[in-house]
Order: sequence, then structure tokens, then C-alpha cells
Amino acid sequence: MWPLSQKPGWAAATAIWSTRMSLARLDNKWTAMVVIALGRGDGLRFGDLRAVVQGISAKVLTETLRDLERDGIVARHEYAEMPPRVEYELTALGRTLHVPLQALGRWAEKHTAEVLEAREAYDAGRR
Amino acid sequence: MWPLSQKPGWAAATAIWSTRMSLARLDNKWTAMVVIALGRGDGLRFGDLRAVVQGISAKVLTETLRDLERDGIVARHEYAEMPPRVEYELTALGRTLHVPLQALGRWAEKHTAEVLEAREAYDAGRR
DNA sequence: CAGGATCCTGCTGGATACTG
DNA sequence: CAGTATCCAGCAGGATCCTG
Repeated sequence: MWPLSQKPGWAAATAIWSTRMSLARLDNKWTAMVVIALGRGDGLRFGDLRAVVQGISAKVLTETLRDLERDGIVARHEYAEMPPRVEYELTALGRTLHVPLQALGRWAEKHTAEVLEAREAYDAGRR
Repeated sequence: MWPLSQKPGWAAATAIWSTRMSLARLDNKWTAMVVIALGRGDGLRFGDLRAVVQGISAKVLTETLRDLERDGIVARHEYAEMPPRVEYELTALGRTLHVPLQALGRWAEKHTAEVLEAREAYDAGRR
């Protein structure tokens, strides 16, 4: 195996990753969880999302949803009622994104123990 | 469809997501790209990684690699040579993580155009 | 209830210089 | 080459208060 840096086209092809991965909105640490949450039920309310995505503040949830709406991943439905009701759901594009993200969520659930063990072993070695 | 907040077990089951997704190291925006890069070749050097994961600083790459090593996802091989050489590769656990992350990368590549269009449309409507 | 506005802080992560 | 150490700016994101 030769150094990647000498592989023709590699650097150029991978240079745009950062841009594309940003488009996937992975730069916002909450995005993935919001999309996964939305992928489960249809018509989730703001409050439901806050409860499900534990730890997120109202402000950040609002911003995250705005960004996702702008990117065509989330659709916002506002009902002129009293009290006001707003529901969010994934668009068709959003549902395609939900697939790999859900796979990632499953990975996390499945391998949590292994990661924790590795972490303890590492820390034990350092001590 | 009833509100999620009333679904028994849901809140409890999803409350730990944040923890588990953190374990997946999605809170670091560079992690995904580093793992994807490592998943391609075996024995990537520090400098190669810096070149491939465009825009990352040496400091942050170091920290990211340390965290991944601690979590048992990346293995570090140091060679006592002059000049020094250090190679990184995914562990068995790391390769299982690589699968969903690569899928995510493919999503980003495939749907970049759609996202950009949605973004323009959204901004046009706002104007 | 859903969020806009504002203020403020901590940590992320960049720049630079130095070592084995 | 592959880091480490230090310093520091910027911004993510939390707390609080307010509105339709």
C-alpha cells in the first residue's frame, strides 16, 4: 500500500468531503438526533422533540429545525389554533437521510458497552 | 398517531440517546471524516490524514485520534525510526462503525445538489 | 405552547513556537 | 515527521425574559 498522498485524484476527491459533510449537517451535534427522532413518528410537536432529544435548549432546537427546514429535510406545519400548535416531519429528502442516521444510532446502541470497556482499559493503562 | 410523550417507555428509551450518540463521537464534527478516511486505506500516517481531512488542524487531529484510540476505534502504531513514523488504522470495532459512517458520506455526496436547491428556494421565499 | 430577543460564558479549535 | 505546549478569539449554546 503506497501513501495516499501519492494516489492520483485522491486528494482532490476527498478535499470536498468537508464541504459535503457539512451539508449533511454533521457539524451541528444535535442534527442527527433530531432527524432520528423525527423519523420515528409523524407530526412531532416542538415540545415532544424537546423531551425526546434530551438536553437540547429551546433556542438550539429552534435553530436546528430552521436549518433543517432550509435544507429541505424537515417540513414545518403551523396550525392557527389557540394555544398554537406546530408540527414537524421529515420530507422525502429527509427520510433518505434518516436511513443512514438510524443505522448510526443503532451502532451506538449496540456498541456502547464495548466503547466503555475500551475506555476503561485505556485509562487503566495510562494510570 | 398520538403524541410521543404519551407513549409508554418512549421517553425513557430515548432519554439515553444523547449519551449513546455522544459515545458514537458525533459531538466532534471531525470524527466522522477521520473514520471514513481511515476506513479506506490501511496504515495511514498522520500527515496523510491531515491532507485528506481538509481543514483540520494538527492539534484537533491529534485530539480526535486520541479520543478514537481511547474508545477502541483506532489503533496507533509507532515506529522507532528517524524520522519518526506513526500509522493509524481502524480496529475491528472501528470497522463496524465505518459502515454506517460511509453510508452517511455517500448520502452527502448524492444529495448535495438537492440540499443546495432547497436552500436557495428557502432563501428566495424569505426575500 | 412555540419561539423570538438578548445577554453572557465556556469550550472548541486556530495560530504559533518548540521538542524527540 | 509527529507531535506538545501555550495562548487566545469566536461562537455555540445556556439562562432568562418576552410575545402572539
